Amino acid sequence: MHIGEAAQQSGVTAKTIRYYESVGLLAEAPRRPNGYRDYSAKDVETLRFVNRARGLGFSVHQVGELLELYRDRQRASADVKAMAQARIEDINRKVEELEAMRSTLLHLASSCHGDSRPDCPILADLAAPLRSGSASR
Amino acid sequence: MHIGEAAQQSGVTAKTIRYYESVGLLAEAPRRPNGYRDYSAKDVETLRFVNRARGLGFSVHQVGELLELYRDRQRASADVKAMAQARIEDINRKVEELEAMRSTLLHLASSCHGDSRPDCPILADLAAPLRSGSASR
DNA sequence: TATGGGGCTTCCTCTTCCTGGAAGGTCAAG
DNA sequence: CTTGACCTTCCAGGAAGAGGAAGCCCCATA
Repeated sequence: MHIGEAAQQSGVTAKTIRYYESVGLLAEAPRRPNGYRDYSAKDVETLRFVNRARGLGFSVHQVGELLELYRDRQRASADVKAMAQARIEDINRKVEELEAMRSTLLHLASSCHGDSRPDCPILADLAAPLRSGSASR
Repeated sequence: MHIGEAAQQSGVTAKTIRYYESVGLLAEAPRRPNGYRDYSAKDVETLRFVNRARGLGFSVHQVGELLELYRDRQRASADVKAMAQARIEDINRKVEELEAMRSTLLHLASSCHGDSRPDCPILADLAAPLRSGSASR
């Protein structure tokens, strides 16, 4: 099938499929006599795999590793599980970071009356010189 | 003072200070006769402001807006509060997204025995054709 | 047969936010 | 005089594509 159909069936845009190929995540697709890339149902399956893994936040590089494990009939499931768990830890760290930001922002926003007066503790805090209890991270 | 000292006092690297200047976030610094940039205590204060705002996750562009508000003695505090709240909503969306990923990953990881056997539901799920209840997002 | 509309190809630029490095000027100390 | 530490500019890269231009290819229709 053409790249457009593979895109539609996998949920990965044609543009992105070419990009994945260009960076080596996907093998070069075989070409029809007219130069068009030709995809099989198996390729669509791979694309879907990639799309799901990306959706879970794995980097393109990590997806490459997952694909390798996927194709390796001898792999140990522990390897895959380790990747999933590492990803979970990443997420945990990111969530914590975001929650720290949010908590600071909530605190600042609540202390700002938010009307037409120029007086604003949010700006005052951002501008404050080094000081404990401020909004730095 | 030289850029290095400004960097040290503000927590923004010299490299990054030059970058901020190059993209217009900061005004061009005045130069000494030898061509070196010259910074004042006021500039350091601005750099610290920028650094804190970036630490709260505001984009460079948004920090520019915050700086404008900061310098505008006539600003309405409501404008600043609105930016803080918009940022909070951004964070909320991101956290939700991350938590959805995490929940899927936790589910997958727990269903994988994680030993030396090749059998792995994580890969199986990623590879699965279109199906409800899978790990797509 | 000419034409039109998609779809395909490659290549280049833009985005965000820096970081690293190369080549070269400056300054203070030993 | 020579280090070595700073400073300068400029260029490249990285993550993960999106957007768009220029140019084929294929099919259908008037």
